[in-house]
Amino acid sequence: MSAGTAADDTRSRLLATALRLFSKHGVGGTSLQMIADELGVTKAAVYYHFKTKDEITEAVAAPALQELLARMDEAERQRTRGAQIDQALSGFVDIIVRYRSLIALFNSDPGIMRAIERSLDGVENFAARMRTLLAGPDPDLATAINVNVMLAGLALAGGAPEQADLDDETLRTHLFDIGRRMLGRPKRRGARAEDKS
Amino acid sequence: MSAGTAADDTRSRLLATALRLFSKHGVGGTSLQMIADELGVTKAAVYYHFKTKDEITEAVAAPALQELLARMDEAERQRTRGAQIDQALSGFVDIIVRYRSLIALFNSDPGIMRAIERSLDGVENFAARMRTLLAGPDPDLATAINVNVMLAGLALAGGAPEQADLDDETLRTHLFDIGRRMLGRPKRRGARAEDKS
DNA sequence: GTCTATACTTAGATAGAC
DNA sequence: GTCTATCTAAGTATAGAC
Repeated sequence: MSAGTAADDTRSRLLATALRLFSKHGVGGTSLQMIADELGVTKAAVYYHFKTKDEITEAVAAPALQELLARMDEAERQRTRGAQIDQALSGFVDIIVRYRSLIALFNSDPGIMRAIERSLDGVENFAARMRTLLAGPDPDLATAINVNVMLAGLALAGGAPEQADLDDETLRTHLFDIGRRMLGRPKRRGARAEDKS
Repeated sequence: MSAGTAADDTRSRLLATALRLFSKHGVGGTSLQMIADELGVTKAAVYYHFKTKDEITEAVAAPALQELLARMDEAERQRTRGAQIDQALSGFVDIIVRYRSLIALFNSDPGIMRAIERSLDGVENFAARMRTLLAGPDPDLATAINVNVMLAGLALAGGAPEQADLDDETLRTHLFDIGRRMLGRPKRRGARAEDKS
């Protein structure tokens, strides 16, 4: 698969460089020229690997989305609603915490989101699946809005600079507790989650 | 002040046009050329009224921010903590609901935020003041994160397309209730809010 | 004071040579 | 797989017409 061909190397170096520059200057503030200069190649060389700037953006974001997908699959395999909710929430929070620099980047420069939506069948699918996992198939209005606020709040606040210097475990714990509280589920301390609904 | 000079008219038409195009194509997807064409003038004419594209963006966003500022002032004038919190929260929710199309725009295209931050002494000040109003001067970590999640969640979800077809009053009620619940304050039904803390 | 004509710089993107 | 050259469009800027 990933034999160390020159292209593979350039491609991965390119993605690493792009992520670094994106984080420093934002996506909009990073030109292909900058990326090319940093790599010691020309813009055209960059274009050989990615047909458009959006493709680079997507490739940078892909790992987090893939992982979220896997976590949602896992949650859907749970047999009780309570376990589904816990799995979905903890998966969501885990991704937020682990990829928070990426999320911060996206939040600060979300022309990105549109690019991602176009490619990955839409982030909308992610959000819709997540909502169903957490609120069930036919939530009333209050529940639906509540879940939307929760998802948006956890993601945005998780990536926010105010929380940037918290260690992963602390942030994860707090976000998870907030999520459970918002879903009307009791705090759990260490033990396995119980079926509740 | 605002005598009907040609410039004033062009300026306000320009802002209206910009808002419309921004909403349709996003800020990044709207060029000065498009705005100029729509107005039947040249790019340079646009440039006469606003020295940069960011200035247009700021001017479009300004009313909402000004109003939020006023609401925070009002909240700070309240004598009890409980009344401060209620005022701040309801002011915040009101702005979100009334300007939700603007918020949706910003969320979908947040290169904007940086532009606004640069001009209006930073959105950071808004967020910091709001946090202090809602969480008090020296909140513990859990409270601080909780308020951050709430602010981010209400704002983002309020502007989200899922809630787009709710009428203002319904959305306001739900967001306000979610906010109060997250702050650990009892629901109030009709009556004036009581001092609680 | 308001706008047009024009031009400069940089960005994203493409074609074709090596 | 990478480079040179080139194109279009964006944002910015100025000189000058009215």
